[in-house]
Amino acid sequence: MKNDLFGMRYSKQRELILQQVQELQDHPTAEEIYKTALHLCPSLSLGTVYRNLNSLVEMGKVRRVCIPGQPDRFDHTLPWHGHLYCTRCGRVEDLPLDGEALRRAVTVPRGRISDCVVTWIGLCQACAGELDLPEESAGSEAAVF
Amino acid sequence: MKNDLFGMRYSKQRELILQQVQELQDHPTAEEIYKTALHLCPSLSLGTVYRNLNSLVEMGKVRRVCIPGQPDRFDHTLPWHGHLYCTRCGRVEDLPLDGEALRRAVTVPRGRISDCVVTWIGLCQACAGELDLPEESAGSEAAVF
DNA sequence: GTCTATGCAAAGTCTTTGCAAGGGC
DNA sequence: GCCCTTGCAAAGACTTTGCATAGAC
Repeated sequence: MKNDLFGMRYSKQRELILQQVQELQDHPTAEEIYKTALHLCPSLSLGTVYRNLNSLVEMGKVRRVCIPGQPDRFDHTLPWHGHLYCTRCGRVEDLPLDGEALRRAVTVPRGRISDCVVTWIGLCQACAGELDLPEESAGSEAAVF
Repeated sequence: MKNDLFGMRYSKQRELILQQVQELQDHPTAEEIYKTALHLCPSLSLGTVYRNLNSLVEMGKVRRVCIPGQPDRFDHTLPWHGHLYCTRCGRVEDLPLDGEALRRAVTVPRGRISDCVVTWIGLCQACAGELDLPEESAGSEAAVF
């Protein structure tokens, strides 16, 4: 008998899915998690992956990353951070974030906030380099920010 | 002949859709925009609403607000701000945001960033009030933030 | 033995797309 | 008149759900 999983009944699938989210560093989608996990548990079904990811998000063990027009991604890095979505290569990178500064940027009673999602949209370092972009101009929209 | 719409050919539908996003203050979904606009243009189709919203977002005239597990919402408030998604009533509220502080919270060359999405998830003031929540504890998850 | 989780497949929700017809310039 | 935009309906992508079976406790 193994330990239970955060108060939920143990299952091989659940353990496997959590493990995949933790090992796949690049914010995998449910589909990607499914494909990788399938090697280790050939009977696994995609519905189970979705069900478990939802539970794990609800328990706060996994974070959901939502990019417009894309399937949700999942992220195990619990310490507070933001994301950079690269519009060129489509990758999602972790972005360290100064939580204290962020808290100062908004004026809401924070006891009422359970989570915060910060996503920057632009170019990752690799893509910016390939485009040979001058450091201080990435297009007119930059003005918004 | 009317002015063209941001370089795109004029159409009654496009103008109407933009107008709806601007008038509906509460971050309407495509469906909601469609339903309201239908009164003013009974021949309008939902596909056209989606097509135009996508164009307007691309031109930077409208902002897309993405909440996990929900249809996308649209927002005309262009000056920089964040959103608060209330998990109780489902409403999305604008949240003024100190852009300068936010910029200091992250360390990415900002010339490469074209947009930034900040979404707080928790309770709006009205719901927090109804739940009679002590100001400084909204549940264990608050610790993450 | 009881009750939750799984696998499978079907259904659901939101969004995009192809095509012929209509409308702006 | 040309070409972009629309309406319509079908298809597509992603996710959830119902139900019978399998597995945890």
